[in-house]
Amino acid sequence: MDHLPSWLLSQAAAHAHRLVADGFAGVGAKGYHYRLLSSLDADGPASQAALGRRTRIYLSDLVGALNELEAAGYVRRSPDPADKRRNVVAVTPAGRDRAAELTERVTAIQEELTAALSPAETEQLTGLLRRLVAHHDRTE
Amino acid sequence: MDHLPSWLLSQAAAHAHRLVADGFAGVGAKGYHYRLLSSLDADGPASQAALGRRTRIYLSDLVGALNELEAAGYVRRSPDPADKRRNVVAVTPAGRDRAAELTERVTAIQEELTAALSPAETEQLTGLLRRLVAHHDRTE
DNA sequence: CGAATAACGTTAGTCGCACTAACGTTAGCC
DNA sequence: GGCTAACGTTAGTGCGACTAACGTTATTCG
Repeated sequence: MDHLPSWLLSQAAAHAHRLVADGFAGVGAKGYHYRLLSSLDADGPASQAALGRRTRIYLSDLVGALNELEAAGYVRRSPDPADKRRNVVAVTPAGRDRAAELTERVTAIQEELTAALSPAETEQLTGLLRRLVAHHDRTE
Repeated sequence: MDHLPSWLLSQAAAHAHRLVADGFAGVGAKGYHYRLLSSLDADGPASQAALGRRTRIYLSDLVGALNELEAAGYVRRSPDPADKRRNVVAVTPAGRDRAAELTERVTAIQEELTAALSPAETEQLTGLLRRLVAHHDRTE
C-alpha cells in the first residue's frame, strides 16, 4: 500500500493547526492575521483583491480580518486614487512589529512541529509538500 | 530557513480536504462517516467511547455522525448487556458495502493527490508524516 | 456614446472538523 | 454506601474554506 492516506495529511495539519492556534491564542491573533501581515510585509501593499489572491484568503473573510487588523492599528486602508473601486492596504510600523512577533512564534512552533525529524528530513518533507501543493495550484 | 512552513502543511491538507469533500459530496458522505465505517470494518464493533479513541473523533461529534449512519442503515447501536452505560456499535452489511464504496473513492483521491510525486516519493512523504504525527500523538 | 461585462469591496450565511462544558446515568472502588 | 470515573448525549464555540447576493466603479465593444 504505497498510497498516502489522506487522513494522515489531515492529522498532521490538525496537529500543526493546534500548535499554531495555541501559540497565537496567547497574543490574541489568528491565522489570517499572520498570513496577511507577513504577505504585506514581504510583498508590499496591495488591493484587497490582490491580497486575497496572494494569501489565498477569500475576499469575504478578508474583509473581517482586515477590519480587525485595522482596528488594532496594524494595517491601513486607503482609497486607490487610480481606481476608485480599490482600497490600497498597507502595513503600518506597528504592523511590522506585530508581523515580526508572530513570525517568531511561528518559527518556534515549526521547530516543535518537526521535532521528531532531522533537519534534512524536514527539508525533504517541505520539498515534497511544496511540489504536491504546486501541482494542485496549477491545475486548479 | 530550513523550516517547515506551517502554512504549507495546512495548504496541502486543504487541497486534500477539498478533493475528499468533492469526492464525497456526490455520494452524500462526509469524512467522519468514512473514518467510522472503515474503523468498524477493520477493527470490529466497539463502544462509542472506544470508537472515539480509535478514530480520534470527539464523543460529541460522534453522536451526530452515528445518528446519520444509523439512519442510513450503515450502523447498528445495541446496548451492551455487560455494561449498561455502553452502546455497542457494529457495522451492518449495507455499511460494509458503503465502506467499500468510500474506500474506493478515497483511493482514487489519494492517487490524484500525489499525482505529482513518484511512488517512492509518496512513500517517503507518508513515512515522514507518520513520524511527525506519531511524535505529537505520544506527547499529547 | 451607451450598454453589457467584469472587477471590486462588503454583508451574510453554510459546511466540515476540532474542541469545551455540562448533565444524567451506570460501574467500580474502598 | 459514597466517591470517583466512565459513558452517552446535548449544546455551543472557533477557525478556515467556500457561496450567494448587492451596490459601486472600470473596461470593452457594438
